[in-house]
Amino acid sequence: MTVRTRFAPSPTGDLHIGGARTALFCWLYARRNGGSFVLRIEDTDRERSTQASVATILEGLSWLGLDWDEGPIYQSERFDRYREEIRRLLAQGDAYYCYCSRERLEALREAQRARGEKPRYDGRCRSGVGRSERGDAPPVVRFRNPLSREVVVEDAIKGRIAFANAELDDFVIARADGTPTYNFTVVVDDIDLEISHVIRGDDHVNNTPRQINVLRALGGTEPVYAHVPMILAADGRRMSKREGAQGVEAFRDLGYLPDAIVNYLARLGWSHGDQEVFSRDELIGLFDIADVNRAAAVFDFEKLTWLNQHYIQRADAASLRGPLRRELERLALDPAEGPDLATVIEVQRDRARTLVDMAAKSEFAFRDPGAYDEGAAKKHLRPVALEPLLAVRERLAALEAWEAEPLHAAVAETAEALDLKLGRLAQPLRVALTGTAMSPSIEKTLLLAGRARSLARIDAACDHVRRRAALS
RNA sequence: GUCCCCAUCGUCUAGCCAGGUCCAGGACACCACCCUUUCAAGGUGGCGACACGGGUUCGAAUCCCGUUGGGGACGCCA
Repeated sequence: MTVRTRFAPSPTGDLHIGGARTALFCWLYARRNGGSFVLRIEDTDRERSTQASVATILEGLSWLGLDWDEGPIYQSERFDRYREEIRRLLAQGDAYYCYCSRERLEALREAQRARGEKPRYDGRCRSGVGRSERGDAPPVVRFRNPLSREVVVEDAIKGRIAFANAELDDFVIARADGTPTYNFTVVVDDIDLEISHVIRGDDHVNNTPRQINVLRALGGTEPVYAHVPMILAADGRRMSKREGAQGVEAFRDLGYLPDAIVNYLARLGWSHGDQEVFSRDELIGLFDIADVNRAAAVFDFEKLTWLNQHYIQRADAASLRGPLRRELERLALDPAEGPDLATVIEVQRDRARTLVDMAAKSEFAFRDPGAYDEGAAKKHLRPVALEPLLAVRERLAALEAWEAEPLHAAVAETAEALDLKLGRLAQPLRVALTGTAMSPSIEKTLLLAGRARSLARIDAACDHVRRRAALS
């Protein structure tokens, strides 16, 4: 069987992190089996679908590196096709016009809830009567769901799930304005696109028996269904906007790398023994939908961050350049006003957990620090630091090459000459250069700050110390 | 409320399908120590779970039933 999977988002928002995982699983399964990955945009709801959302979703998928083989196919461009199939079901007697008013349906549902029943359509128009109620208002079309027996779904992840048809009702497949609804278009499209594996979110499990019934009425072949569990927020509830990031572009803005997100998402609900880190090729080689967990998983930013750091440490410096430049610019820093970004990356990759973090920690290399960190200045820019600072400035100024080794030697020799422990010199120097007590090793800090800036900042720090001495 | 699903460390999970090798393994986080010019990175060690109750069995984290808890669905949204 040729494997054909599809990712079918509705363009009503961004590419949600849960949707991204579903897309990843669809993509991996198709790639693993030499099949095709189809992208379909479910925009039958003309009110809520937006072109901006489509763009965001496509960008998100591309950024993650999830390339699709076919599409995007827009459902909004297939209305004629759906109309054709609706007419067919009507002619076959598998669908019927319903003239019930919204008011009646609402009252019906309310009454059912009050009685402790599951709200569902009562089939009033099923036999073809009741037209008068709506007057001239156009009818909706409902699917004539079987009344007895059950529908069994052999889910590739969850196993066998049975639903009694008696629990299902006759749902609307075409709105009063003639546009088709989700539970119908999905089936027509999956048949037309010859989708072999329907991999989607857990929240669609209950739609599956309805869709299977429609599929049978349409004479289609049943695909394999695989329902991926939800991703929960830290509080155990569904991921929502309140939990912070939920769209993939938000993760990008937080400084996460696509590789880290893909790796994290894959491991969220899927595993391969004790392995935690997987390259894309490894994922493609090992992924199987049958190995996906049945239980929902809580999204853990800490672990994602750990993976992100892992990927930053190992990434090719060239590939980090663009993203880092973007983050520096977001801090209103001019990348041209500092060292080569490759140098920044090499120095900072072990200490940055995200690119945002890396940019923030490198600010001193592109811009003079503002005020000194109060605690750091108080502790290190004291009168006793003046002589060491002046001495090291002299040595640094005399250096021919502003490179890590001579820089380190200059600092070490100064400390030695003054009979100081290295820290006694390095810390005041660090505060002078960065305004804080935390930075890369002192020679790397000097390297990134550059000669002119370093010397000027040491001078400024000496002035600061003198002023402080004068005040006391 | 009704239907559907789920249940191993705080979190992600291995083990479960083919019961014994599991007084339950790995990872993140956390704690301690080591390294160290700061912060990191790295190294070593530690803390920490089979939801509960029955049953089947010589033996259950693993199979069955129930309870509890959690999630999802119940739209002329997708």
